[in-house]
Amino acid sequence: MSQTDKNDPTRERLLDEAEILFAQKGFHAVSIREITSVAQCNLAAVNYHFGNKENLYLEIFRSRVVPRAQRLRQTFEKHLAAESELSPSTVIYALAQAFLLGPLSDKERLRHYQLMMREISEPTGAFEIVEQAIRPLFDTLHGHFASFMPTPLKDKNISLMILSVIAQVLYFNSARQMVKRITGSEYDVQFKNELINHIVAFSLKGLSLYQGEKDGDA
Amino acid sequence: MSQTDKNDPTRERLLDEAEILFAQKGFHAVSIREITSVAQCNLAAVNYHFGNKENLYLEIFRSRVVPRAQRLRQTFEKHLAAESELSPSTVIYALAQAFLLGPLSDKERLRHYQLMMREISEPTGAFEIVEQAIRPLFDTLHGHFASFMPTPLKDKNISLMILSVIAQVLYFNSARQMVKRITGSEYDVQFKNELINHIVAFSLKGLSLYQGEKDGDA
DNA sequence: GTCTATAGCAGGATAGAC
DNA sequence: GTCTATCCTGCTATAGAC
Repeated sequence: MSQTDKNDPTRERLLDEAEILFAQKGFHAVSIREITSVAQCNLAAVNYHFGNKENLYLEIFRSRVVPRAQRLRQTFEKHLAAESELSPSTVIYALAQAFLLGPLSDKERLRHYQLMMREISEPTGAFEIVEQAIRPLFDTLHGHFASFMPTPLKDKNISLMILSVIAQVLYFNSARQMVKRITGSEYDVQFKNELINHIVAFSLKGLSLYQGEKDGDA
Repeated sequence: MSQTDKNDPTRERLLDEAEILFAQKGFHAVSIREITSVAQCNLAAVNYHFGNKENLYLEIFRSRVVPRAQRLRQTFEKHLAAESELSPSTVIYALAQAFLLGPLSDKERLRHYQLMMREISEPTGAFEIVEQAIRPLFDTLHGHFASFMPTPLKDKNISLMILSVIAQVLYFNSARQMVKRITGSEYDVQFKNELINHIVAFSLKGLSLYQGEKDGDA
């Protein structure tokens, strides 16, 4: 924390480029040679700065993914604080705003969810770090939803609801090629806004969205 | 097709064991040496039977994943045919039944979704095969939902709804460790049934599930 | 802190005996 | 169709000069 920022620019470049490559291809498909080549530094730099390849991978989660998750959470809570009264609708909307439009650039967001998805669907040593990063946001959401729902509702039901929302956010970010094929849309600004509206609406009302309602936004 | 079944038992064993390993660890994290060791055959067997490692990977999708997807689709349509009248509820339920309880064993289902998830979130040469396997089911679903929804609804909205359902099915299957951590439940029979009920209910009504309704099944 | 050089090893693939 | 032996490439990691 004391000298990790702008000092040691090669160290930072290694973290940056390695993150992109790991997010795109996964840990095993990326070699130290490829990383140092893209980062335009020497082959030995990874071992000098991080000891070994795995440690570089873990350091990416510690120094990049976790802080980003914290920023996302802060954005979410700021959006919530701006609401006059809280409802499932406002919470979901604040969540989608923070997750899908939030404080990250498009590329940064893509990397972030790709890395999270990797650890979630195939846990390695970084899984613990990912869980620790997600947990606070999850607890916040749990608290909100619990206050909206009838009290006899089990905690587990609320947890599953939150997971269903998260499933969509992660899927629509990491399954881009499949989503493109199925919908025929490119991931441009307009389509991303359609996605946000969809996730919010579907999470609130599911398939009944356009049934028995006359005020759909379609 | 003529002599691929019980003939050449080592070829079959290679496909079986390689599929398990690829599903668990991904293409690059698995070596030919590991595969042939587990399949208890010679190191050269992979190259003899499949030419190279990548071809073995593709052959797993062609000869295992695609037929399985077809079986899932047939089960889904059989469930649907047993219904007297179709509604979003019956279609979703038939889908969840086929996908989560259907004709596959637990291990086979886990492998199946892990492999699908891999290609969907990080497409390689097998992506085309996966898409070709998914497309018919997708079109069937699209047709059903289109008939339920008001006609001015865009095709894209219907596609997004289907993707939201699929997102949950894939996520709850491939993110098991995270789901365990969050819910505190093991993936036993009871919890799987809870998951099916949840996915059906959430996909139908989203978070409004327990709101403004007195007949929730919680 | 950066580089070169290289050790040491694991991987994919092939040749050729059986 | 199966096996052994081997080639060769590419990898991680380290030693040591600068």
